[in-house]
Amino acid sequence: MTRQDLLDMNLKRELDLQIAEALEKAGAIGAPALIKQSQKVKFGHYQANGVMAAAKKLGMNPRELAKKTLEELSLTQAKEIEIAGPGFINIHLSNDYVADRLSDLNQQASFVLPVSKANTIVIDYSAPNLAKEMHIGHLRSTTIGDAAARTLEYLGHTVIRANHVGDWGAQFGSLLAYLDQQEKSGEKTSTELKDLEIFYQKASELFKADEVFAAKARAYVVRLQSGDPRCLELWRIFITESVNHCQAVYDRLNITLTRDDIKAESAYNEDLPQVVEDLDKLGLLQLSDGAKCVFLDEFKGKNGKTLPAMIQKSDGGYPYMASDLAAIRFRVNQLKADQALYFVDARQKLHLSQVFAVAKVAKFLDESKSFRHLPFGVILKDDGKPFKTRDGAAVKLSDVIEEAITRAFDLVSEKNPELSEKDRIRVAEVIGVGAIKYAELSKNRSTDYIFDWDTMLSFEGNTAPYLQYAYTRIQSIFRRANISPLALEGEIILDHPIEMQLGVKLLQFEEAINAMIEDYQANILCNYLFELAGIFMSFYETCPILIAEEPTRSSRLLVAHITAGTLKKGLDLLGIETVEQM
RNA sequence: GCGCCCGUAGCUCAAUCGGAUAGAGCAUCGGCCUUCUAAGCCGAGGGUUACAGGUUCGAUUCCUGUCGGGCGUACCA
Repeated sequence: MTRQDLLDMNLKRELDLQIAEALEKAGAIGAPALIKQSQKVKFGHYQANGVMAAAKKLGMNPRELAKKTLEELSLTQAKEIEIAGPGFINIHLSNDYVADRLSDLNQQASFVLPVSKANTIVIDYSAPNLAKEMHIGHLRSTTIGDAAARTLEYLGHTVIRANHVGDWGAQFGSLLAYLDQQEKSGEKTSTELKDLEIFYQKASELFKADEVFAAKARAYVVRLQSGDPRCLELWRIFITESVNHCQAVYDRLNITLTRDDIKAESAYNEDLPQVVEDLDKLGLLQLSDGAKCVFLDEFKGKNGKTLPAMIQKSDGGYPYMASDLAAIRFRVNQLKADQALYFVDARQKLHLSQVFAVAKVAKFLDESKSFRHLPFGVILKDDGKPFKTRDGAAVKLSDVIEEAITRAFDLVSEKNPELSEKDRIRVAEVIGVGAIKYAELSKNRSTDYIFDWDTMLSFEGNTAPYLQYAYTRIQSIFRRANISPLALEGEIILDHPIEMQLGVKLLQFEEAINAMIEDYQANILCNYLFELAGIFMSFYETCPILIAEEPTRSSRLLVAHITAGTLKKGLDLLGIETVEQM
């Protein structure tokens, strides 16, 4: 393998290829090397776990196969390779090799190599309901989806952000019916969102409790859908007001969504009859209690009953199944999407699997497209009970942001009073917002989580401020020494065990990004950055930089510089900013 | 009823799709600021991975069952 070949891969891939080749020469045809980063220092930097399974298949002693494999292997990267336990191959990288790779990394324009073929990827995320203010529950989809968008773009894909906001349907029927009722009783109405929020709650209660009101609300949906001018006028006022509110939240949170990314549910209204007609032409529709449904065998339960996918209601209205199908067509045909990622609440799992299944049967989607639901858990209260979004107990997102920034401001004022007020305000925004987003991103996406002010707004331990702090410490070194990182010269030397550990970790950035992208688990990238920052903190304590002799001094400055760049880029992929001082 | 998800330290969470002695943070306890920012570092205690079986060299991970929790289950989205 040439040097360039190695540079085109990350450590894991290059080891994987070489060991798989050696395994093959040793007689295990087609056996995977199963390279993993070792969990413990004594097991080396990487380990190959594939020998045991391969030996089993061949009826060989695994340690014997490991030995034969090593005889076929010459790794220039390693200073030591050993066979351990039942047949693990442990690889200890050589300090010089890691130092060389690190120098190369420092010369590169990017921390990752662009993908060989760029895909067009639609990312469906955030999607708030415009009838309400954004609440804490929107944080998940919004932050995780945004991190995915940033990361895929960084890797070279074409990303299309799709904010499928809810601006249509029965909820607006309730709202309009309530408003109308109020107007008739002579109360004056307001279109401020804060008031709309209250309207919505009241309307929602009435809808559940009062059959007459519910019927009226449904009638308003029909009026709205049929283009009644008065209804449309009221509706437009709501939407404009609500979109402004959402955009303000996005801007505050450093979310890359803009108004241009909104493709609302109502935007598909005109396509809906066509969707129904096309499904009908394919003979997929059945009339069931007056509603037009698709029945697919894969949704048949043990009781033999098949779950319907309703495309058109008995009153002629369209449920969200219809607009979701229209959205798929739009994404495939107009946007030319190769993939679509839906960052949507786990409770929508059944719904989305029906949508995808119907789309496939109807050939809206073919096998070459990958449309995936990336579900996430719901928020619970500290007693483990679910946070209901319509009982008035939802925590407003804008309140959380406000609280985080206030707390961060108090803290930065206490820790670093010599900063100007202007700087402290800026720092507080970056830290406060970073803390909130990191609290979301650092948890496993798919499980439920408990909302707790103190945990979410914590600035200690495994939090964004810890990472931001590591970054400022590095910047502070360069400031103090009055050196530009670009002016750094000399070799990288990784003599100290911590320096070596840091060096290897830095080379694994791309591996962390790839692992994250596999299943869009941002917590994998968070963990990586936290470990990187942790190793850097140890390095900072044990390896003095500015008072070190040359060439150690320059080497350590270089390592610190690469660390800063990695932290900054990693946080950037998560949508979290950095500051120079804090 | 049926379907899906979950159960790991006191609390909040990890564990790189089956790997080695299950790791962090918070909280608790003990050290470290006349040296580059103490939002930090070093160390200690804390576990029958809900329970019972099974599969195999190896199980938190896969299978079966039990218990416990959550969500979904056609005219809300």
